[in-house]
Amino acid sequence: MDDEPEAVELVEFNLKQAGYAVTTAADGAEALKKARSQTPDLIVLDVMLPEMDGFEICKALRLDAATAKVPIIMLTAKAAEIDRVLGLELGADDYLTKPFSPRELLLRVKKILARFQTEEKPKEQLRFGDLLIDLPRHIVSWKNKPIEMTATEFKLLTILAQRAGRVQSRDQLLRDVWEYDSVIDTRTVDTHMRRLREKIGAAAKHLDTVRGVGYRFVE
Amino acid sequence: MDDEPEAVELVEFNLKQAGYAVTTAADGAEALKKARSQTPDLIVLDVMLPEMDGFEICKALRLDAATAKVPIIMLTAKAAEIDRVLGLELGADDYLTKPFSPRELLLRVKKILARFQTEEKPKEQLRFGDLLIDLPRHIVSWKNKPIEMTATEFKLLTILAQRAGRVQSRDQLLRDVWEYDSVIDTRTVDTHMRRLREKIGAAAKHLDTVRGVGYRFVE
DNA sequence: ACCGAATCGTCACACGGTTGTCACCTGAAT
DNA sequence: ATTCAGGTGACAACCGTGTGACGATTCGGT
Repeated sequence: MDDEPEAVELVEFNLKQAGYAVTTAADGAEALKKARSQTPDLIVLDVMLPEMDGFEICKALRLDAATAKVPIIMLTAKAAEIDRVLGLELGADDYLTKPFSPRELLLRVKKILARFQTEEKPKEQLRFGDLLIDLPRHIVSWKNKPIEMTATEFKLLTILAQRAGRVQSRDQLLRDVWEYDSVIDTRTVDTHMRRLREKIGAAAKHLDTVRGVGYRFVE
Repeated sequence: MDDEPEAVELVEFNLKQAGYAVTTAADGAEALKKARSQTPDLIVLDVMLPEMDGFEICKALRLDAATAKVPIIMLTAKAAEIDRVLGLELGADDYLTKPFSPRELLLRVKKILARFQTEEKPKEQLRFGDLLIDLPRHIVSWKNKPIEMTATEFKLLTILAQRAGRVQSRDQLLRDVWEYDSVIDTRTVDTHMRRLREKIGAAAKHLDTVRGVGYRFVE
């Protein structure tokens, strides 16, 4: 979707070469119509368009439920527009300033698609054998028996479980569980790990200490 | 890399003024050789070159794994060539038509570098035959069997493996593994190498001693 | 608003693994 | 044969973690 035919063709050609299915539109109205009916995986949108400008289209796409969640890459001529493009008002997902290289475009497309495809909305439940962590309900259970636990302990367990396998340093945990650049002693983490282990009993086998590094949740 | 000496000098002078390290090449063969050995952050390439033209070089650079991902800015005389230059066949990242101003060149260079420098992420896993080093999990395994090892040993192995093939002096290792300008005896490295070799067993074949110089990880 | 309970961050202590160093041995280079 | 860099074994100091305890703060109920 672009105003200059050659530019459209360049984008189309390169994306097709890369194995993507591409549909083009000559103006804003057509773009909106096609986007609504086809709900593509990604939209590349030029700011400069006849009739309706790219900003309007972007807003319209976001308002329509059918296209609200489709990632949008904006092509813009001016660096000054970037803030507005990426800001809340428009909510594009990325931008490219002209002139841009096809390779650059491909990189962005690939990156955005990867992000959206793997962005399984944060899971609501985490299950590891007999251990179940229910995030919205704020409940942890072992063999279907609920385990009482404080908010901090719950968050600590959740962070570790969500990054199962990956070692988290004490500093990392302080940042992510306690959330502020803490004036808190890193040893505090140890104490909470202890309390957590006490409470979850047998499930504590999932909580590994990696000496000299941090803690790790193992499946 | 250009055909007209003055033009090369102009580009070189301006980029150096701007604080970039610049290497030049007189013809295509030299350009390819230097690019392969130095893997620069960016290549400025003239279309018009003796022997091999810029298009050929561009293709060759893209085919070689060592330079495939290095961004390329093409200098071209004709606007008509632009499509081909930026197309997938060649895959340059940007172009400038002659005559161009140094300011323009600098802008492009800056922009391209900014884009590509933010895209790189260090590898999370290092694999050498049966040896696997998983950084985020902090696990080393040989033939899928995990190897217990201390934090220091892990870091030592990681540093060596990340610089596979290159000899690391004891001083270098002390700086990078122990991280502070250490008051530590360089012989301490030897002891850790010994412990590391004991623990990783057969995989110790990757750990070379270079007498009089240091240690090296060989693939 | 008050009081008791729960939760939180910190500290001190204990223990065991880890680490740095030394002395001695081995083997390669000259 | 001599020399010296690197391998090896042993050991004491140290560091990192687990643990129990304690005061401060917050929270919930009356």
